[in-house]
Amino acid sequence: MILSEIADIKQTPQRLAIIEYLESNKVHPSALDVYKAVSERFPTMSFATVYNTLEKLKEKGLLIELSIDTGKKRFDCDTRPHHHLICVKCREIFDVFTDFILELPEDEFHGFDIIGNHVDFYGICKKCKEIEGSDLELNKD
Amino acid sequence: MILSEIADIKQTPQRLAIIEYLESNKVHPSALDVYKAVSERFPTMSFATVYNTLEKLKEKGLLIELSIDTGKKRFDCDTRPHHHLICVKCREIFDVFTDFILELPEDEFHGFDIIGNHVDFYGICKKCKEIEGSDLELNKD
DNA sequence: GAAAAATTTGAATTTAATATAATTTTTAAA
DNA sequence: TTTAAAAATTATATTAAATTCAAATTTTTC
Ligand SMILES: [Mn+2]
Ligand SMILES: [Mn+2]
Ligand SMILES: [Zn+2]
Ligand SMILES: [Zn+2]
Repeated sequence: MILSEIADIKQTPQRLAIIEYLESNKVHPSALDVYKAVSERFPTMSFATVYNTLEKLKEKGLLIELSIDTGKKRFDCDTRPHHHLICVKCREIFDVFTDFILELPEDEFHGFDIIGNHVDFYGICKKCKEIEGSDLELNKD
Repeated sequence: MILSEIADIKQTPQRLAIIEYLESNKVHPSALDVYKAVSERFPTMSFATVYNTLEKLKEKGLLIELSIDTGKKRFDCDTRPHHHLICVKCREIFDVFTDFILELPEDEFHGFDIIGNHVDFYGICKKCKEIEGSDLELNKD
């Protein structure tokens, strides 16, 4: 997100803090994650401001709402077209920038006008593999 | 879902009604959709039973929980590997059985053990296109 | 047929998201 | 600079989906 893109949004300290947090991490945070992180440096921050800001950024096309998690929305401030790699254990989300050719055959169109696609890869992340490994060690006896 | 697969689940009337509803439609219903449909024929049905049953079927691998919609879970009783085509207007979900080769290059693995993938195609369905069309007609004057 | 186990039910609780209204801050006009 | 209007923030209230709970009911086992 570059400043020129948010030129038409009023740049309040709260909003800048939220944007800065979104920019500075790649974890695809939930609204609660954003609130927690930002309210540390900004104790008066309200949850409503987080939602308002996320909504405004979404409207402007500067933020993407992910439906990867059931139960809560997660946000991605990288608006370039890309896919995701999701850990089925801890739900960490990594970016995948490989471009795949996904031609849907005519007979699968169901009468739709197709406008895009998104691939979710599923797996177990490095951290969770290590935890699993040490669990096995512990359970051996 | 075939009976032999639910042999180890106690087949109560409520559960059979829920399973029958899931089988008989392809709309990828939400828990509320299931509750509404089944409680018509089964007025004493409790919401908790719907959730309990969906959870049990999920555990047995007979039902897949979709995170396609932010805000609520949707369920798919077709457990064959397949992808989805989603209308961005009305959120109707259609099945896509084309098999895509999605080889993730080594440098995008992020240390993961990859176990699968899923493609969401986005578009506008026939119904919504028609509604849009008639909206345009109305707005012409 | 009685005891144990499993399921259903309605109500209560939790969590995420949204809406509201009063206050504060920012912007723009006079 | 003062003042009025507009916009944003805040705390609180409300809503919606999901989950938990304990009592009542049904099913299974002995
Ligand atoms: Mn991303
Ligand atoms: Mn499906
Ligand atoms: Zn993980
Ligand atoms: Zn549609």
